[in-house]
Amino acid sequence: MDLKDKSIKKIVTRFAPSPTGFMHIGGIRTALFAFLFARKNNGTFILRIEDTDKDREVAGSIEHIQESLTWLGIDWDYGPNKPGDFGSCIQSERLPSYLKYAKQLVEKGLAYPDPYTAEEIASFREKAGEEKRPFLYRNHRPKNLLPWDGTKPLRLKVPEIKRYTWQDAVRGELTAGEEMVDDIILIKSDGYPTYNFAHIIDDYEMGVTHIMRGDEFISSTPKFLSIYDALGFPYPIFVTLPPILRDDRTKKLGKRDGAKDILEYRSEGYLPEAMINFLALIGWNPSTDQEIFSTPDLIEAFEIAKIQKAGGAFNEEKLLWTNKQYLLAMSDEQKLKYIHTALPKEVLDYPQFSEERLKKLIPTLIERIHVAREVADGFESGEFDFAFTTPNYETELLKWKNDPSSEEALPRLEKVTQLLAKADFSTTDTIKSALWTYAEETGKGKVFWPLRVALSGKIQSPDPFTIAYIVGKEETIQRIKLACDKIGK
RNA sequence: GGCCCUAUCGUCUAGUGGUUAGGACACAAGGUUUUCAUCCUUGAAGCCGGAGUUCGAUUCUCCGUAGGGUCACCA
Repeated sequence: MDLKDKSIKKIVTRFAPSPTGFMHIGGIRTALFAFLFARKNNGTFILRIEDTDKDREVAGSIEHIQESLTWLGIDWDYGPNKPGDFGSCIQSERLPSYLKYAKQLVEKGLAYPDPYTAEEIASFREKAGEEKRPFLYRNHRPKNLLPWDGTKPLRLKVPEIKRYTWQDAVRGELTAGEEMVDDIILIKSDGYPTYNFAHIIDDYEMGVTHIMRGDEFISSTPKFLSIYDALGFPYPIFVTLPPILRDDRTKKLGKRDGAKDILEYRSEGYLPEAMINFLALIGWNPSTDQEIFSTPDLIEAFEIAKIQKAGGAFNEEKLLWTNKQYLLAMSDEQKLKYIHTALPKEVLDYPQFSEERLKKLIPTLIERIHVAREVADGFESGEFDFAFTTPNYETELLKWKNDPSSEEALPRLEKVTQLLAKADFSTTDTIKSALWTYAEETGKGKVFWPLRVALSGKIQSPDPFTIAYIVGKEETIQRIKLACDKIGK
């Protein structure tokens, strides 16, 4: 085999965010697919920063983007911290390249400065709007193209006005009418290139073979193609990803309506592997019944042919379920650390609390949660709003237990307090056995249900022995007394 | 408004010119459990509509409908 054969090209993909704030689900999913495809094919994955709009730039974004990807285990071969043979991965550091190609186009007569003022352009656009026609700059192209001195925006003179048809690896043959090609701006008056121009040059110089991006770019692809044509660059392979929709499917998930910073999921206790697993399955699936995929599994299974055409909704409940699967699969040490971090601070201060105690309860605690915030249920102390003291008692509690009113539970709670005062709190079992005889005589539900609610203040919580064991005897008895006082009122 | 894209349970999806249209989340019922959860069993739930092609369309074609995207010196 001839290694110089150009047809055996190394696969290169890139993720190219602009540093305008945090990363959200949509961007991450794009990055993930580009990453998976590169890794699957022993290719190269580039993280490129598209910072050509200095007005929209948000300080710290580049670090934030890198931190987000790193958290998720998406690593890059070249990035802002790691230039390649092609130079920097930050567009603002690549201006000479853009200028070089811009000048080439000027020399070829395929680019010219825009002589109009912003007001003039605005009036053209307004007029087109009134006539319900799409605005096309090329209808106003000046007759005599002036030389470019760099102070005016540089526009492409489209090489050919025609209907473009191209191949997309996901959507198949795509096409767009000639009103979609126009004399678009290549270099802005501030000297920075537009996205339209810069990304094409970068992709060319970086050897990018596959461009993965959202379907909002389909309509502008003819504009891109006309730039490739003007420059004489070959087309890369276009891979259009389906949009991620809001939960209610009414629109694309975006920052403006509900899309959170991906790092918020980290602080809420979602595990990176769960996040990746969940995101990979929006818009892609390998045609099997498998639901849980490690990142290596995903790399192994990933295929462009299995990418979905239609948009998919972001379903938080399935994310919770996925996270739980990963929680259950953690090692004992990881579980301990996870629970420990998630416990309310005050719990760590209870006199009887210790890591040893916590360790014994890990399986019980992990089993009932999906994500960190649920750990706290039942462990915070304080002025609980006891459901059984409220007028909603019947609707909220009666369906679970058969006390017709909270007052009826009062004597049992008082009895329990006496028993617990003498109880041995060294294990959950010793606590349980202190109450067992009484509970069997009286009815387990009649004793344990009010006890659990007294301790946790909640309808749902860990079992009473777990809570008692963690918070200790003193706090346990204090909580029950507080509950009794409230019922008595 | 022009142009473009998309369409299987509520949600993520599998699948086929002939299938009892499969799985998962969520939901419901039952069992285990002192609650919730976990676990096990079961259930309900879907091919957007209309033509055409065909012996036969959820699947192919066309037309609707609905949803989404795009028409920047933003990416």
